[in-house]
Amino acid sequence: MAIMDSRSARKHQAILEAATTVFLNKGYAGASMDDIARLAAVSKQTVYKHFADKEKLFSEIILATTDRIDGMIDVVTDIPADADGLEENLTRLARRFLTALTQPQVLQLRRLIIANADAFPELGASWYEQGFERVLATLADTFRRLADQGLLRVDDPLLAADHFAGLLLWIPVNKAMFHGGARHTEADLERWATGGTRAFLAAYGRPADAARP
Amino acid sequence: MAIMDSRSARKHQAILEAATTVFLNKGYAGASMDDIARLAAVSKQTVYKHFADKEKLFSEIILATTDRIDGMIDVVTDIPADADGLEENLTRLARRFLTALTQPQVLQLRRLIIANADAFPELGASWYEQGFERVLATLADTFRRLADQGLLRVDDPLLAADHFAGLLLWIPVNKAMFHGGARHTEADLERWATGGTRAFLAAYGRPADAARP
DNA sequence: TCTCCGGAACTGGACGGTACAGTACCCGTT
DNA sequence: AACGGGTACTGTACCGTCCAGTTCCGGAGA
Repeated sequence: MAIMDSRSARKHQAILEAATTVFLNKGYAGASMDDIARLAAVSKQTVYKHFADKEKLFSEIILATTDRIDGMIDVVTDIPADADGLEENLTRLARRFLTALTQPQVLQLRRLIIANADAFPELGASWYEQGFERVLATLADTFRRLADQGLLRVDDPLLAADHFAGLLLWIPVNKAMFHGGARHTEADLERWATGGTRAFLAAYGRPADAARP
Repeated sequence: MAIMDSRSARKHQAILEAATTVFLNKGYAGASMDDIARLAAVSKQTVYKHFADKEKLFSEIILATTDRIDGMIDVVTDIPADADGLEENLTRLARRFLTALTQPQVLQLRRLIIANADAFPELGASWYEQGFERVLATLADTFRRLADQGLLRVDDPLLAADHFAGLLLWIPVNKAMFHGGARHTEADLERWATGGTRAFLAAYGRPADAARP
């Protein structure tokens, strides 16, 4: 991550950023190398100096995005082991999860990878493992910790993490996948967060917590 | 649904089928009208006699697939109101749900629609409503019925249906979306079906059923 | 019921126009 | 002089159209 200020490095960065936005907005097939060069304020030749061909450029960009997942990892790890505030804490986690995964950029990235999973199988697979499964594994660790402290009843922590994510995300993510650029309201997110967390605790919380008011 | 055997109708059908496979396998941009005509054993001119242009052909094909959802609707409706066999019945429903939605063709169709949701917004939206939401609404009705009979504790039937689907499908569908053509084993499906159903009943079942063994 | 015929539908190929990935060559700055 | 960067080009693919010739369908007549 050394910041090189050489002209070459600056152009390299500009190309990466331009390519990212163009690919996200137009898809792999729809993005032209001319578009990318134009947006990067760079000649096409320069693009080809830095990246062998379109496929290489695409791969590089997609794989670069897995770095940004680290923030999500932290969010998932930092759950206070506070018996009284468990529902509150999980709901906060759910809110962060939801807002993070319904960012337009994240959704566009998802669509981009899914759309080209046939053409770039190893790309989709590695993104799934390094992005998706990593977060779920971390969440599973957190749940195991909470279970050890008697706050949850969890046999299979990974399955519990899958269920937590599924309860929260299935509807909003699907809705966003099928609808072009439509965004959800704040109220919708709140409903999903509280509803999903409540259901999760009903299933995996201690019996006392599972009782409904 | 009248079966017209006129030559025109036969060609029409051949074009529809050829276009479906080509679009599913190559995506919208990757599919060429020449490919479609060749596979349909029809001249390109004939294709354009039947369909104004590529977009029209694409829309028609995608929308035609919503008909096939009717079978899924039936599956969701036919849940016996049998107190003792509730978990067994729901697990059977879960299995059918999972096998139906992990069919390669269904997954390819999902990818195709998602990939082109930007270019064809109304197409993705209407498919979501007529395919996705219709099934969930029916499932919600079923859950309401079961709740009225005292078999489930459900405040918001639609949310419960969303949660049922999310518990079951989030992981397998995502895995399939990101991995090109990989298929799941029978054992995986069984695990997801039983695990998801158990969690659902823990959250929404009667207290007696919610207790774990 | 069988034959034949007019016209609609289809064929195959070619083509204009366009878009785009990748390359060859030239220029200006240092 | 050397080299990073830009312009202009090549070759290809594909959408949509056109045309001249052929095939098929359905109905009229024997």
